[in-house]
Amino acid sequence: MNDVPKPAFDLERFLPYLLNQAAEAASRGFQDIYRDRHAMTRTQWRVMANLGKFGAMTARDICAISHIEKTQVSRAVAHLQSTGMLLRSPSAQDRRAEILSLTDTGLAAFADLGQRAVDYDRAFRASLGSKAATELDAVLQAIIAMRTDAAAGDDV
Amino acid sequence: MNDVPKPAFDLERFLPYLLNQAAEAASRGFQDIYRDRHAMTRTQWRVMANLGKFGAMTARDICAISHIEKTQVSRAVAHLQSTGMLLRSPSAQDRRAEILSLTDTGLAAFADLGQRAVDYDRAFRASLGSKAATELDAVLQAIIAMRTDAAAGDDV
DNA sequence: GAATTATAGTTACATATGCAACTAAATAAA
DNA sequence: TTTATTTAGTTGCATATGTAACTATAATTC
Repeated sequence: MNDVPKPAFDLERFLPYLLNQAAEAASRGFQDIYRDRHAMTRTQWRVMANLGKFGAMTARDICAISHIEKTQVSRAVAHLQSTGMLLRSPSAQDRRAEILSLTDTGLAAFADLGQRAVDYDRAFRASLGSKAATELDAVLQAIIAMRTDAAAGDDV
Repeated sequence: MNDVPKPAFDLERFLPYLLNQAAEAASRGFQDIYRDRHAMTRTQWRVMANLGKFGAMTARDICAISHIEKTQVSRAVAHLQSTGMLLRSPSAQDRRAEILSLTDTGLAAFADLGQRAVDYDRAFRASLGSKAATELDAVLQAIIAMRTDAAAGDDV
């Protein structure tokens, strides 16, 4: 009666699932590095990476740049401060805000992890093949851009 | 003195980060669906998806197929049972194990979500372009296979 | 400039997660 | 058999996360 094939759902072909599995696989190895060497979580590492790259800024700026939620940033900052990697100093313009920066210890950790991240990424891309890696970059950017579109306005 | 360029680390070009951002973006929309329509978490949805696709099996089988940790499977199963979507029955061969299956309610939820997942995936691929989507499949499979290789032996 | 509204950041609570320790049953070894 | 070792699954604990509520300050409106 009904010849139209009804496509069965298959988790193994569901892109959100595949993306999650791949992301987890890709992250796992590097996660071991920042966890074992500097006792950091992923959010802490990301906050550090942004401060390391862009220099001192407020928590709000980190939220805008990284898309990490302010609660997570707040806790990551508190932890990085407690381990002596981050310094808070009052903002002259806004007494609610604080300027966040990496201490010498934090900068050293960032230098260490930054270099390892570059190595890790290079090896990762090599194992995929440079052409595939380049294509992957483009598609991932497109996917991430969808998110940005949907939530239009929350970006810088 | 030193002409060799030392590549600076840039989070925005770090594949594990990009994969995570993309995975989160891709998952977000569908997450809303299973959460709002059936009050389920991602792990519960995945357990259901495997039972829906492969039929009744033990928690151990689900772990092997899905790579979800046994703790998470245990808790997801308990929750699905408590909401009447899943049935446990003793295994004849092994009194430690239980055969898990979806109830009519569970099957109905799976039918609903499975169809919506197919639609979601189709729309997602369409917005990427079918060629890019196909390439993406291949690369993601390759990345996931790395994980499998590294943890060689934990698979079926 | 007083009252309202918006913003920076923190805290509380409820839930989710990973890991290790545990229970019970099955298998292997002795 | 009796003992030792695996295995299926659960639970406890410590930590992580999301959402909403909260505090303090800034900006806006009247």
